[in-house]
Amino acid sequence: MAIQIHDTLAGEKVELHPIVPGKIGLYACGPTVYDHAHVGHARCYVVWDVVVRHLRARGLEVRYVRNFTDVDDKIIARANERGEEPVAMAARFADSFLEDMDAVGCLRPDAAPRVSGSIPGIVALIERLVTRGFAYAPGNGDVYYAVRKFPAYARLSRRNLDDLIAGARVDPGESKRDPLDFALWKAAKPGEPAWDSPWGKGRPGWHIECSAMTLEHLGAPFDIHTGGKDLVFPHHTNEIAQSVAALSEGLEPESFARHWMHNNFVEIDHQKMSKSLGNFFTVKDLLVRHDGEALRLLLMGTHYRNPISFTDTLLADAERRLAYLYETLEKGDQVAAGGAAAGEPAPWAEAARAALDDDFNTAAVLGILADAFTAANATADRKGKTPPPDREEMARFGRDARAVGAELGILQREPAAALLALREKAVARRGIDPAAVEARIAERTAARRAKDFTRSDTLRDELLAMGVVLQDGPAGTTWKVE
RNA sequence: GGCACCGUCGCCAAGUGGUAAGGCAAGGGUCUGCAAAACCCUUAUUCCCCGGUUCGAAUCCGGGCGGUGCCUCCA
Repeated sequence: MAIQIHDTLAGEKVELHPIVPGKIGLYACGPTVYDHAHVGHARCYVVWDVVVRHLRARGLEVRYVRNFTDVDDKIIARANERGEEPVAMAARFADSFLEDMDAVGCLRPDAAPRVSGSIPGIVALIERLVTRGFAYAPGNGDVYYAVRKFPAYARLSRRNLDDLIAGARVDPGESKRDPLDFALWKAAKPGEPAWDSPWGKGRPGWHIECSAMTLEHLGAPFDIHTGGKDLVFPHHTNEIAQSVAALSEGLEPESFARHWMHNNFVEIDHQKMSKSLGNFFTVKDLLVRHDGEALRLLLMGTHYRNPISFTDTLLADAERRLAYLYETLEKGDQVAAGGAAAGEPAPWAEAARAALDDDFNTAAVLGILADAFTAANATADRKGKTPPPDREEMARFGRDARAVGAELGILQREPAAALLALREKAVARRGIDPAAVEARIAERTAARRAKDFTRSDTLRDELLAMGVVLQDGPAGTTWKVE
């Protein structure tokens, strides 16, 4: 096994060596749930899902933890606007998030801790940081982390402290000793969720929750910590500072998370898609008109460390491409006719796995898949000819395609069901009445039997004008929406 | 301003030293009553520009130009 991952901490691709042989602990920074998930969230969790799936396929026992940040300034602000209780509102958006991630084919994590359920661990961690001299409580109910006590502070983000000072912010009411310091615990303000602590009622600052939840659910050190690249600074930088200061005498960042992986953004008009810019599509809105698996396919078309420009064209392409993949699978199944798939995986399937070994190069895998599917179609086209297609070869293709698909989280549905689902979305999108389509097809079939090709072509043109494309085959006429 | 990243065919995109995958689009063909789908063939002597290193560079180095991200809201 030689799996390579791009490690932000090392600044280069490194070989993945599990800390405990055969096992991987992976923590994905989860969403702050104050709104529905958008396409950018879908991208990053699809990426981590492929990581988990592939590592498991390689025989590693992966423990996958993904948190929900459900206590946070933005959540409180949004809940107050809506007159809702913050933690309850966050719980609703967390449910919504899970629905959306299911729809784009993501496996549920093994543990999904929430800040609101992790307060004792957070308080204990802060106490330890205070005891060890890395944190201080100025007496106003806040607790801050003293950044300058941690020499390796900016290693992950490759900056120097003096550059950071320019951007450092001190909010009114804060009592930081140094502008770089950040809050571990915030004194309660009226109307905010609050918990008891040695420093009075309050709530965790942003960053400390992830340290507490990783330590509780994975322990330290663990193998891989992931997140969007916008989290490198300050979130992950601070997480390392907190966790390492609490844990390690040597103060080495590796004593917390061994490796850090960061995904690039989904962009709209060459700008990062984000809630704050307001240029986002929610996954929910998209799924009304489009297939979740198609969205997943789109997201895997670019390597995770490169940006993706999200466009309607790209989504339409992905939808057509997904239909092609399932049509091929369906044809392959028909040709294989229940034949058994024996023997080793085909070379292309091994090549696909090797591409995933190389920092999860999903775009390369899709290229490999394209060749295999073209070849499968060519073989299937020999149906009824001499020599006929090799049934066993087609059975192997079906098996390998589904196995590689399983690592990507695609192609796991019954082809006929998937194609019908895709058509239903398209029908809804274009306001087509399937019954009317079927009626015209019946009329056209009658015309064709009567050799009235003028009539049959007129009917076909009318359907085409509605976006319905007909395919005449030996078993009758089928249709799809272009 | 500081620190990163990116610039490959009309569009999307893989490729980090060994002589440019793949998809879409386009053109030609096979099949078909005609189509559609599928398949076959064609389409970048060249990788933003200029230098350098090397037997050899899209890949490494230096300098431009263009774009993006982060610099305490962010996946």
